[in-house]
Amino acid sequence: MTEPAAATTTALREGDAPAGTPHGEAWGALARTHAAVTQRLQEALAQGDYPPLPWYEVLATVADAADQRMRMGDLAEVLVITRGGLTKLVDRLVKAGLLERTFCETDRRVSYATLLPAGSTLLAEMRPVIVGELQIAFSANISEAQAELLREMLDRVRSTACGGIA
Amino acid sequence: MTEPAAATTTALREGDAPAGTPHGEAWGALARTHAAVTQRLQEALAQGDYPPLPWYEVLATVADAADQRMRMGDLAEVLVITRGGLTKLVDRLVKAGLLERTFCETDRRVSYATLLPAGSTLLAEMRPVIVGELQIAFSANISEAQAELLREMLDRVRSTACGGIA
DNA sequence: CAGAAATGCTTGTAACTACAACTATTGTCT
DNA sequence: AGACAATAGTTGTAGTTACAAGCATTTCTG
Repeated sequence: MTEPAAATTTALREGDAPAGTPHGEAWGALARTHAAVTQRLQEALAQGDYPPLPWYEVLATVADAADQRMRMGDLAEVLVITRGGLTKLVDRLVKAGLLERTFCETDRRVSYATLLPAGSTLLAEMRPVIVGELQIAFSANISEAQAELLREMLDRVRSTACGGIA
Repeated sequence: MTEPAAATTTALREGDAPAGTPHGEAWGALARTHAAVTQRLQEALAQGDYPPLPWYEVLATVADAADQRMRMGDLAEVLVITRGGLTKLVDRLVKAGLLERTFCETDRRVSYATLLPAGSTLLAEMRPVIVGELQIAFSANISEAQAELLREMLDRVRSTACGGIA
């Protein structure tokens, strides 16, 4: 609708803002790199007959939490997925015997995802696979200092992106 | 996503030690930032009654290509999605009148996703929404020079992630 | 202390995605 | 040529995700 802005033949290379501005290019690189690394991690896990990446993320996050348990809502927020999605994801891990649901005494609305020994064991097996792939992807290309800088810049971007939330 | 990087000195017990390496943290930040920004972009599009983000990515990519058309395989590779997934994604855009399938004379296996005027028009409407959100997320936090550095680091990581099964 | 609003989580439904198997066309080797 | 392998895309099926509605519990207000 609106106006043509078409100039389909002339504006081939200039009207494409995301590909033109430095920030747009940075976002494109971020998206593609995320997809590529994720794909690689999933391949590595599948090759070792391990569960998919989201399982690892849940296990690793819960394992790092105090008492190795987390409220469902907090977990969903950290993983940046919806609560409904997390409910079903945790369902699968519970069914697999890796997590259990526990409940809060003082507030009976909240439920925790709590790590079970089997989950801890599996995590210990999966972590080297993930860490190894990340070593290949990152260490070969950027120094530790650069990695810190990278993390710092990304966290700043995220802080604003989450502006409406955090 | 790995860990929120809180406990800096956690004993390695039972093998379930948190991966507190700089590279691991960089990956965690990358994953969370990607998820957060993606979520924000999708919200912005939904609020304006625009199609979902993958549609935008297809349209923007094809619009940047020569003759505003791309081979299906190349498009899938750039977008880092499977070919089967792309077939169905393009199906939807074709059904919406935004793209059309065209074919190669010299190699009748290949088919192109070709931009239609309606797709170009819609892209012109969606782009400001995306660019605006990216401005908010990036410009407010990092300079253009930093954005270039960010992109450069990410591209290096991706080059390895895509390349060798080293 | 009701009754309304807010919070925390789960479920129903629909849409999207990946994986594997399949068709069709092209390239290669003898 | 003729057979075999490789490439390009599509389709069938199953699993996963998001969105919106729903239930249970807690908090706020008059």
